[in-house]
Amino acid sequence: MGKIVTKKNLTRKDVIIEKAAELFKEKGYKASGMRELAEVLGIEAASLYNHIKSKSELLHLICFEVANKYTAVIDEIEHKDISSLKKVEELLRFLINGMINHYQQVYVCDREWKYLEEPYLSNFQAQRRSYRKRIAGIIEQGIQKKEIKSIDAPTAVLIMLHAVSGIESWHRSKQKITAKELEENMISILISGLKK
Amino acid sequence: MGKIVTKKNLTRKDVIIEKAAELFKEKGYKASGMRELAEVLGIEAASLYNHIKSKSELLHLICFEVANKYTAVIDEIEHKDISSLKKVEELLRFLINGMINHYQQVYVCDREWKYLEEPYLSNFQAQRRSYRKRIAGIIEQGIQKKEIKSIDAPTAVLIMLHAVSGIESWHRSKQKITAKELEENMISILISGLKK
DNA sequence: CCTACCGATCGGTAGG
DNA sequence: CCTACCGATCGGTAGG
Repeated sequence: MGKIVTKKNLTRKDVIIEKAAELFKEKGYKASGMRELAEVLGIEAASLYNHIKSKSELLHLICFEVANKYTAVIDEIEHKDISSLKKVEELLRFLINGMINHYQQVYVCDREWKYLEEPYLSNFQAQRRSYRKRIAGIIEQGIQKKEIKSIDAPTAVLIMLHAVSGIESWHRSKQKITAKELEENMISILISGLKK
Repeated sequence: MGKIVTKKNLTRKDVIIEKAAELFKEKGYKASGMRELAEVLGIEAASLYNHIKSKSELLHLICFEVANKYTAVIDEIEHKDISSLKKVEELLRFLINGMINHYQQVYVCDREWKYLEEPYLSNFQAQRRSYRKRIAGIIEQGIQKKEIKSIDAPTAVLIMLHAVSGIESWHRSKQKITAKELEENMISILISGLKK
């Protein structure tokens, strides 16, 4: 996942973005102050502006890193030579692991994108809409091929995507099952919910 | 659903709370201004304080009306003489219809509760934790009675609750299936995901 | 990366 | 329910 995953070669700006994602996730974008972010980094608020243009730039950097990665993955999965149900399963596994490993960024992207400024807001919404339509398309193919039961595809997409974002509760829980167990449980429930 | 459902006999305060829920849902609690809320109501910001104590009071009135209703429903369902799977289905149908019909309040309760002030915040979190545990309890009973397949109950709860909150996307969508179709589709996917 | 500071906006109060 | 106004805090800039 590029910059998200590697811990080396992080520029100062990368570290700021990372800490911003943690802060935005915890308190929400609007409730997060630049002075607070600066404090986490051990500098004065004014110093942040030597690395970034604005608070809002931080938000769009976070949102688009996630959105672009997710678009790339759906590109890849669409062209695989496997059944539609398998495609849905692969996508789900990617989404689940994305939420497990990079939940701050993904959570911010999911919940705080509405504070994006134009033209980023419109771009983001368009990308999101297209992303959901492509997933619905895979499900519809699965229905035609009788791999998936006859359901409303957009509703299935809504369930899948929101269920995955619920992994945030897993992170917060005291007695955690392992990440692998979480993945398998979610796949078991969601995939058998779609099967014929 | 008490005050939420009836359109008559609304006090001025009830109207303020209703409009606050719409505003908080649309823009988020922190990004919603009291001047903005006043404008929707056609009054000056200062006049709001003749009916309410603070912005934060609005939030906790919204959150606890939902939370109390939901606790009452789980009370009721727990004591019914039906199978565990049927209990889960009834609960799901209630949650789905709650989100369809009162989505502003439910959405605010779901997403903005973290801005509650003490002692409301702690109370709310405790109520929420207990609520989830009770649902997990029903699922575990279902597993023991072999009505539900062997899965991690808290994970199933997480999927159900978050899937339901995704109904917000349905509200926003252009070409909506009917509310009844949405309900049946969600039940079909989620309940067959739990069955043996 | 810091000190010093700005204009705007916030929730809320006094007093009528 | 209004006018007038408050202290606090916000994102961000100037200048070094």
